[in-house]
Amino acid sequence: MPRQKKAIPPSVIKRLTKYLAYVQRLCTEEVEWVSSHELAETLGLTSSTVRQDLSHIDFSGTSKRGYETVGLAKELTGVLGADTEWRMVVVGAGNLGRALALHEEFPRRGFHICGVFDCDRKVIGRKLGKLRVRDVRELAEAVKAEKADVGVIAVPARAAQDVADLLIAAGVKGLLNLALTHIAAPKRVAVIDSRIVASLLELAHAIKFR
Amino acid sequence: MPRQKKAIPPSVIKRLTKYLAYVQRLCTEEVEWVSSHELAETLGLTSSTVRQDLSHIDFSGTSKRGYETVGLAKELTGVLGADTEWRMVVVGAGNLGRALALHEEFPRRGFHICGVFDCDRKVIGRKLGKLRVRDVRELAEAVKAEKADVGVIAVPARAAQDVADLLIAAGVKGLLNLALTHIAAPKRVAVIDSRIVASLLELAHAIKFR
DNA sequence: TTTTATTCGTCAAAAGTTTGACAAATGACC
DNA sequence: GGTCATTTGTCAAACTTTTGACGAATAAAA
Repeated sequence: MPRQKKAIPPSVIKRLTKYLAYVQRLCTEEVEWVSSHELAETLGLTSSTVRQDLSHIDFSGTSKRGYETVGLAKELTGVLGADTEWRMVVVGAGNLGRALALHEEFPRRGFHICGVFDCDRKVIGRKLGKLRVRDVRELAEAVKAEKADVGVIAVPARAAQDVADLLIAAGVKGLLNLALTHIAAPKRVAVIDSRIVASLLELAHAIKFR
Repeated sequence: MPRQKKAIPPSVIKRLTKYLAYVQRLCTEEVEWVSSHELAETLGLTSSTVRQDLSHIDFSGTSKRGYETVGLAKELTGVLGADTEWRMVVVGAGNLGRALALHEEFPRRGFHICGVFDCDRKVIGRKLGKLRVRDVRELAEAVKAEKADVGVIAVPARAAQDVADLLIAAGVKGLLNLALTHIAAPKRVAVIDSRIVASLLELAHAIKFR
């Protein structure tokens, strides 16, 4: 099992996703080198933060040149687990769940959706690309059969914790929470929030109290 | 124009969205009081953090009782700008853009989508609920006519900055970025990220290096 | 009415994050 | 080959965020 010498702080991990996106872009443009100053300028950071961040990973820059893009992209990919194929189940086949199931960017990056579940009989059975919406009562069985690692919570807030509990009991190792609610989970299960309504509230605050 | 005495730290704003979601739920359940301990327990925080956070807003608790739910919800609603009606345009009518346009939770919370735009002729003209997908070339005009405050970026990463520049030039005050890319914007325009793929990478890291 | 237990609000210490400064490395130029 | 300009890696200071501690307030019980 791979392991960092020392855990990378969460604030750093968030920025690593940005470095990866930008460096991958440079790679497609066949740019060979990138400096901490350029990364900082592009991403709205200080170059000091960039160097400090990259010092957490096992990849060195070169004086007078910067960081070699292909190598850096590869290392970031590894640290962010994007070199692994992940298997996900989505619970909730509303607008958002369906959008996720059909989105091509996920499989392209190694995040494969192997099941979509709902509790609404009007939705169960419906086709979504190659998948078919299944009854949430089949969830536990499916997670085990498909060896799913990740559960995506795309249901209304009031159902979110119940769905989380189901997914945890079924054995997923991580949850992506798209509901406005907080999700409680044991420490062994990682939970990451990507709550669009919460982001809109942050934005509304920022606009209102400028 | 309303204004805080002192800006509330970003870390606090993030948690205020969680308090609001939970307290609104308590309100519907007709619970009258909530303590910092209960909020902390429910949301995985310390009670000290909760009290510190709530000290930033203009609302006091009562010894031996806690915080009065209805009043707290009202105050949080105001601080988070959720008592205001916001007008949003969505750029990108792919799976994600369409899901947002049809999602009922946004208008219910005061976030009204008044336009959906794309550059793909196969998609332009298509109906989405009451809206019709329009040509992105009409964007600037539409933002002004509709007095839109917020632009939502739901296009692929490579197009995201161009879309952002268009929206900023058209006069929006804030951007919700759903693309994996970083968005550059002048300080007068607020940008909040809600990048699902980035969240999946964070999750993948957390699972891999447990 | 007094005591007791609980809860808030605030403070200051602890922990975590970001920044500026500078030595060491190295490529480019003379 | 030596000098110069640039860029990394690291350190410690500055800043931000979280936590634990405790006095003040107050509802409930004695």
